Amino acid sequence: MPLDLILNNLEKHIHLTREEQEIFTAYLQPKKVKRKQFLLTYGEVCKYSAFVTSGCLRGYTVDKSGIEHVLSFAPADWWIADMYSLISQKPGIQNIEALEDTDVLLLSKANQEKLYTQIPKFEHFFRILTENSLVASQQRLIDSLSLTAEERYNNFCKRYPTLIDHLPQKQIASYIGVTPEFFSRMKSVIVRKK
Amino acid sequence: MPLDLILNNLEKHIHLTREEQEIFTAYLQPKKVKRKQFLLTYGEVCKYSAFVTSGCLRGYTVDKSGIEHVLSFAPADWWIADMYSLISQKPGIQNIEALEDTDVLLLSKANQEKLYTQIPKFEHFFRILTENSLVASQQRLIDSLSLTAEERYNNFCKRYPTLIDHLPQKQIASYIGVTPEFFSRMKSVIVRKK
DNA sequence: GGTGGCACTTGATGTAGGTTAAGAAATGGT
DNA sequence: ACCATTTCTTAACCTACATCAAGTGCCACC
Repeated sequence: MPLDLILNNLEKHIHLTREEQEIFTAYLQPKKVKRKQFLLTYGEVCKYSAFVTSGCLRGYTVDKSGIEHVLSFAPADWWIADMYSLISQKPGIQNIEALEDTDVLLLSKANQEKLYTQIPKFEHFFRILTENSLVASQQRLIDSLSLTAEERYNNFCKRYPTLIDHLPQKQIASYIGVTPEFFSRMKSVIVRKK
Repeated sequence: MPLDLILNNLEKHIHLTREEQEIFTAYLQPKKVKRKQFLLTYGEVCKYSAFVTSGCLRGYTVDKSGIEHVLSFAPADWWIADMYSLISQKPGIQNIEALEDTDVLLLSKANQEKLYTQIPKFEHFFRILTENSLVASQQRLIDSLSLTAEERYNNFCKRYPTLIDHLPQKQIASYIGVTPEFFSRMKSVIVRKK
């Protein structure tokens, strides 16, 4: 049951009564996104936080020379949204695309805000979730400023071991911030070292 | 009165009663940090969120080859902390140093957590503050992945016009992610263009 | 009112990673 | 099971930025 997954996800930080669980789940909206389809596209206003119950999404931006930069992967049990757009309700900068057939549970911004007032524990939950994202984002910035591509790749392997052999390597290249060509070269150098 | 500054800062997102203001301000601890002195150093556990009432701080990390990377500037009316360490209560990765004589108000992690339960509005406030930091951090990551040094410099000028002529330029170089030498050259090229 | 240190500049040279191109391998839709 | 498309590899050349080095201007403080 996909609802178990999201309820367990919440339990990592807050405890809900049976009733509160029911209020919460009533706010959720299941959705399927087929491989290569989009949950959100550039320029659109982001109206939902999405929780992935199966499959995998990627959030990315496209720069002015057309190069894609992967900002996050969201496999099962992860939350994803274009935070800039969700907060400001202005046109967003991210595309969120399914890397494989994916099931999500959508929580609309309006419902999320209702939860904050109805059940303050949710404000607590999302504060913690946001804090953790902030730390991860800062760490990634530090890494991109101070590590080589190879070191960033090693970090990626350590942090997301399940994703590694699961993802087309151009997506990993984009996440660590190099071209697919350079990534390929780098990998063959790493292999030769061993 | 420095308390007015912080109370106004809160008013941007939440409204407090007179009593709540008093509870809050009783939790604060004023501190002076002289130029070149540290509010926090690498390896130390971060126990406070700091709000700057006058002067300016910088938060930075030092990589393994000894290069400093400025993560944030905190002029008056800004909050600063090593979020990684504050959240995890593990030894931190940032140095927070005064660029000039600076006055801060410290809010301990323990007091901050008391506020969350005593006055839930504070959970709301810090959730929003964290969300905004997250968006800023993500944007900076996107910029570092997709813009040239010159474009990042232009963004910096637009976003922090007051800091520009106020800060030693090697600090700006470090923030935008280039060496002081390259920054100097870049600036002279920009001037020549006009 | 020197002088020691720091911030800034300028030049020569080095390098991590990008670009372009072309072929080989893998994959997925029908 | 096949073809079309996408993904991966390899190679030659290019560029943004780093490194090293030497020199200039500027306070600050004894």
